[in-house]
Amino acid sequence: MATIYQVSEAAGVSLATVSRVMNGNARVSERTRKKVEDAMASLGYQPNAIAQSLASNRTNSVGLLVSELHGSYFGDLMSTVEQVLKQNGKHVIITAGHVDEKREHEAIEFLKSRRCDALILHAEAVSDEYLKQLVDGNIPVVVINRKVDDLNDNCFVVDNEQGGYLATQAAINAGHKNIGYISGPLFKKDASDRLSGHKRALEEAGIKFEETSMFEGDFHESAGQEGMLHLQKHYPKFTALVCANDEMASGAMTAAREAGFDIPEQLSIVGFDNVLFSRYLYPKLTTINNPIHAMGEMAAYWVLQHVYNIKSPIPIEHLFVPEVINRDTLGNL
Amino acid sequence: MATIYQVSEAAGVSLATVSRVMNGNARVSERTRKKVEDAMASLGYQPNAIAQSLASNRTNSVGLLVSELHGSYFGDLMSTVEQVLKQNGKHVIITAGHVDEKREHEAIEFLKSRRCDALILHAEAVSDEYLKQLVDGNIPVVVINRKVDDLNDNCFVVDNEQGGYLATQAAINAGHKNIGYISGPLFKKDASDRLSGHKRALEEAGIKFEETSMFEGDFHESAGQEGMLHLQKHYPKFTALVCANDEMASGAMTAAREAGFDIPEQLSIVGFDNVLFSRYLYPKLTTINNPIHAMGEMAAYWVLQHVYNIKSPIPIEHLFVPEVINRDTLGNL
DNA sequence: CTGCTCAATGTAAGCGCTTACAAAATTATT
DNA sequence: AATAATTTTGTAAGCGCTTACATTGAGCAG
Repeated sequence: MATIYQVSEAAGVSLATVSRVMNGNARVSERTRKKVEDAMASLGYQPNAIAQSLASNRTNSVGLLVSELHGSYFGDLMSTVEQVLKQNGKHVIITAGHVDEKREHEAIEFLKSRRCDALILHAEAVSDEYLKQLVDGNIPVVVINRKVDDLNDNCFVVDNEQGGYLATQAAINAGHKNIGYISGPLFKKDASDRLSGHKRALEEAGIKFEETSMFEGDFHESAGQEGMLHLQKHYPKFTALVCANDEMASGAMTAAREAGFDIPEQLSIVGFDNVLFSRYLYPKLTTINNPIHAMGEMAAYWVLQHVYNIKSPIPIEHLFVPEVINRDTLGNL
Repeated sequence: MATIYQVSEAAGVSLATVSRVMNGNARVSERTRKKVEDAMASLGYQPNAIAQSLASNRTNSVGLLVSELHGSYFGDLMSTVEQVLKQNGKHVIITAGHVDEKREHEAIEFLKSRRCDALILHAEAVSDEYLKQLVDGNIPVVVINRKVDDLNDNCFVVDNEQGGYLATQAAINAGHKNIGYISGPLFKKDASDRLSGHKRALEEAGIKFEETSMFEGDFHESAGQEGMLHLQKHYPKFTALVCANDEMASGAMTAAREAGFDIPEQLSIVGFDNVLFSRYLYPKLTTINNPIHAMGEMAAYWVLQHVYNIKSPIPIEHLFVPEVINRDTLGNL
């Protein structure tokens, strides 16, 4: 594999000159530029990014931590971030934390050890404390979908409380009074925020929240099925079901169908996230849009602006507002 | 950020000794190891992977090229590959080629420039010629889901022809004689192979293949809808529909429902790939299993064995057999 | 006590680049 | 034509590690 040295020899110039034409940041006469480019081409020269990084202390790559590499939600996030950064000549190094403190920690340390120029984190398991330390460290960090006190400028979040509110309000507006709720794991901030919103909507409508109307799931599909079973048993009067994410809504739909409910005639369902497959479900899922796309984009632009001095084409905002996506699973009572 | 030099100073030993305890590949006395480890801990030392790579010519990272970062199929692939490699202390650098020759090429060059120790490619757009060159180059390469002549030892593929055969055979076995087919873009080998299998099954059953029974789509959901419309118009007698992937099957199901067909009573549908969401669809999709998980795993093990001399726990195989996943969209006629 | 062996450690030369600074070549000014 | 100003190119010192080779020192046989 050809090195810069061989190129310089072939072109009859010094290393520095070759480096200059590669980086295009210093003046080089047309004639020598041509010579160097020819030499590069004929040698099939490909700069060694590792060596470049070591020497320049710049890797041109941004670390991205997601919880999982699969699933619509993260697919969307990864795609978006990659697209924006790649357009600007930056690269993304993706790692998964699997919602496990140790593994998230390791993944972040890995990204740091690779000397990423910045980190975009969808971190669910590490502590706020750790994130604060990170931000105070020497590498720019932004956090997606998690609000950390004192770190507002580095966080990009959707208003989950408002989202939960909107979901339940939509059901109430459709005439429902007995509304079941399948929550995410409540130790997660987003899950508990969504639940708070649900309660606020109930309260505002003068409906009392009953403990039996709620089931705490884990955001996975199977929890939707379990939640459905739980509600049938402990809160049989429900006519609408709000789920804290679309996966659980899908599970609940399956279980509901198996239990003989017509959706939405006999049971209305509202999801949360608006992941891609929510529109493939039958009936198409009414849900709350979680602007993960917009957040990923924003995070990427933040990095471009703060780290690479590339001005963001859109103003940087940190709080995103959810909205109801009306489809076919919410019926009027 | 502490360097190895500072650690060596703090521990009162030489650089080389610190390096040795880091890598654990040479003998170091217990006493000095302890001193060094203490120094590392107190300095919060974190080795610079970039410098390590440059010096050792080993990055401990494997490049993975996928077509897209979203979608169940690639999510599954990325997850699997990452899991196997991470278990063995290796890292994955993921890039997307977007099924575009130029972008795939660039993505691969990026991985090479990062000096990945090996490449796992789901490359759809670059030429066979280019792949051959790559394999002949100085970096180990494996190709997933694409068979390149003379590169059998580096390819991991599912028998697409057989899969197409099985899908159509399943429909025939259920009594169908007029079977529509929505194909993938035929310039792609997997799409044309699946179609060949379809034709073989028809022939074997003595059914003549009619041009109007087929629609060439692009593997996206919308093509399923278009295909459905096309068939209703040009091949209205069809009672079963075989789709070259699950996305198109999903689109076809939506369109069929809108057109008033009951599935599977009035129209049977068979998909291909068995992606995660195929079981969330309603009715649950009967499909052909595309063992992408197994292929990703195998590719990762191949790399471990050939590049890192870590013995694969399972024998390396290159051809994977598809199988029918019976669910609810194929009905007997 | 001498000389030898072998384990433990140190020395120093890179890995392939970038970049401050110095030197040379070119152009402008008088 | 001589000098100054400016552009172009070269020199060499790192970036933070690994590793071949050299050195040191301890343990032991004679």
